[in-house]
Amino acid sequence: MKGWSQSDQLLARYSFCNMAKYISNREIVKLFREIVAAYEAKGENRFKIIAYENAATGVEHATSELKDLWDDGLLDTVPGLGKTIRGHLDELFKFGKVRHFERVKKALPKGMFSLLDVGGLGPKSAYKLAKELNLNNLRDLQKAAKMGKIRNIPGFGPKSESDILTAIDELKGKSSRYLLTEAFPVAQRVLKYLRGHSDCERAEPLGSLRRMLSTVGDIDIAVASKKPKEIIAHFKNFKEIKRILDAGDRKSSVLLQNGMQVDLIVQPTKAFGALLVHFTGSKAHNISLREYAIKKGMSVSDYGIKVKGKLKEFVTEEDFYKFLGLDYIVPELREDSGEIEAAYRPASGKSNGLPKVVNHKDIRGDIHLHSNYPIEPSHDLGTASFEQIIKKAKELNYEYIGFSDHSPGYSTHTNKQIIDLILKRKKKIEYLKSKYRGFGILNLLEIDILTNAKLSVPQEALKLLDGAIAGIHSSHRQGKNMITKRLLLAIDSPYVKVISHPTGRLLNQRESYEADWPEIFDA
DNA sequence: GCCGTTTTCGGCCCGACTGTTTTCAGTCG
Ligand SMILES: Nc1nc2c(ncn2[C@H]2C[C@H](O)[C@@H](COP(=O)(O)OP(=O)(O)OP(=O)(O)O)O2)c(=O)[nH]1
Ligand SMILES: [Mg+2]
Ligand SMILES: [Mg+2]
Ligand SMILES: [Zn+2]
Repeated sequence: MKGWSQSDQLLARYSFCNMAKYISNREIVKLFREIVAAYEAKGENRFKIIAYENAATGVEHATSELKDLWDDGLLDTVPGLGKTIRGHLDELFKFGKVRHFERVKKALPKGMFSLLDVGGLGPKSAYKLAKELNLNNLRDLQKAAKMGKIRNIPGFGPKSESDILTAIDELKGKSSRYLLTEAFPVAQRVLKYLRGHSDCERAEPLGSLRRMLSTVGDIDIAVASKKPKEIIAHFKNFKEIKRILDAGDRKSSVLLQNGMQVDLIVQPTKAFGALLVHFTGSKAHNISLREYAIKKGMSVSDYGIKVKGKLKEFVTEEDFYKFLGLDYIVPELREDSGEIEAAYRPASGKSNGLPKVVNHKDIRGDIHLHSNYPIEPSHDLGTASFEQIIKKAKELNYEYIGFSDHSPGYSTHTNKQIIDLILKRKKKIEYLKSKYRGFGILNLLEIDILTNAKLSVPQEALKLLDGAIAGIHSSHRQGKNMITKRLLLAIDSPYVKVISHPTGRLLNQRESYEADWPEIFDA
């Protein structure tokens, strides 16, 4: 403990029970956002608040657990974490607590933080309500609203009181983020509806949906029209709407019956380019773009680009970026991860060069395919037959596919049964290989790396395959060492050619597990 | 509190919508 102050030592002893606990990025993001709220409530310097918000965003986007980065002395590779905040994290990982954060939060009613989940309630309102009415949680807030106590607080009235009650009710049916594949068909329905209006010239899905993030918080749509008010009025009549959150002359937000939020902005075609950029985001990309423009003496907004107070409008995104001296940036890259620097094109000469993104035509095959072949798998039998999959693959212009059904349930089959099933399946696949000569077909199988690190299929059966794909489908929470060991043992098998879903993440359901990736890649 | 290919100091995006506030703060995108 050399070099630690006495209070550090006391704190270390005090929080000893917390030390073994792994503090995840998710928890750190939550902590930073609480500091943001606390600082906002007490009127702290706004740029300091933004710094904490940026730190939270940086951690949210980090591809490694901060704890691991901290172990390796790499915290400074995460954007938004400067000297001060890294110091706080140091304390957090050593002692499980940050004294400065504790002090900041202690000065405020602790009930205020849970109120922030209510739509429309920000830090200022949450603070005021929690303090004036002694609220500890959402239930307290609901009770106070029902008793008509909120309308008497300065700054609130009958409308905001009933809005709070509605918003609390809506918390239940709401999930925080949706899978891209869940949101996509909903967006298509809204788009179809909007395009049905005669004044709608274009309707485009934007935001995280257009950037193709794996999960989206809401559905953002822009419409090009000369008559924004008419479009907004039409939008408000969409039959799937549960409640209109707000609606002005050019913008509206609604809540659908399924709990999803849809945000709409309308703007004439002649200025649609700037709106496309703005509403595609990301927020961080927009801010970076605007700061870059400021340095060039320009001001960017969703209306266009102002030069010396005069607004220049753009029909297309290409022209918008070009005017700023940038190459076109595809939506998938607009995450403020260096794309603006990469797109920068000096007056004469070439840009630094944006990375090329993978397009559909670049995908030559797929080797992770679960068919409906009756192999009696432990889980997730597919829905399409071998032949249906081949047909689809050919439609997609694939050159090859690999059938990788899950292996027969390990606990429900003997070794002999497993071998027989795989032999029978092999014969069927061999037949297909000869039938579809010239099209690559691989006889693969997705096997389980069992809890004890053994494989779910015996060697005699693995021999019959063109290769095995091994994945962890159970005991995801064993810890970094054991997970690493399981993966390394699987890789050791000469029959295992691929490790599937290597982080075990299930979007919106299960966090990734940690493993010693450098060691695994070495193997 | 963070950050840097004109800066290690002095900047930090910009605008819409709402309720209750007589002139705008809070929240959100
Ligand atoms: N300039 C600027 N643009 C913003 C801001 N907030 C949001 N936007 C823009 C960029 C966003 O991608 C777009 C849509 O906002 P959303 O809150 O729906 O974010 P986004 O769709 O990116 O992510 P999401 O999956 O919905 O959480 O609006 C902001 O504070 N400033
Ligand atoms: Mg969105
Ligand atoms: Mg949105
Ligand atoms: Zn799997």
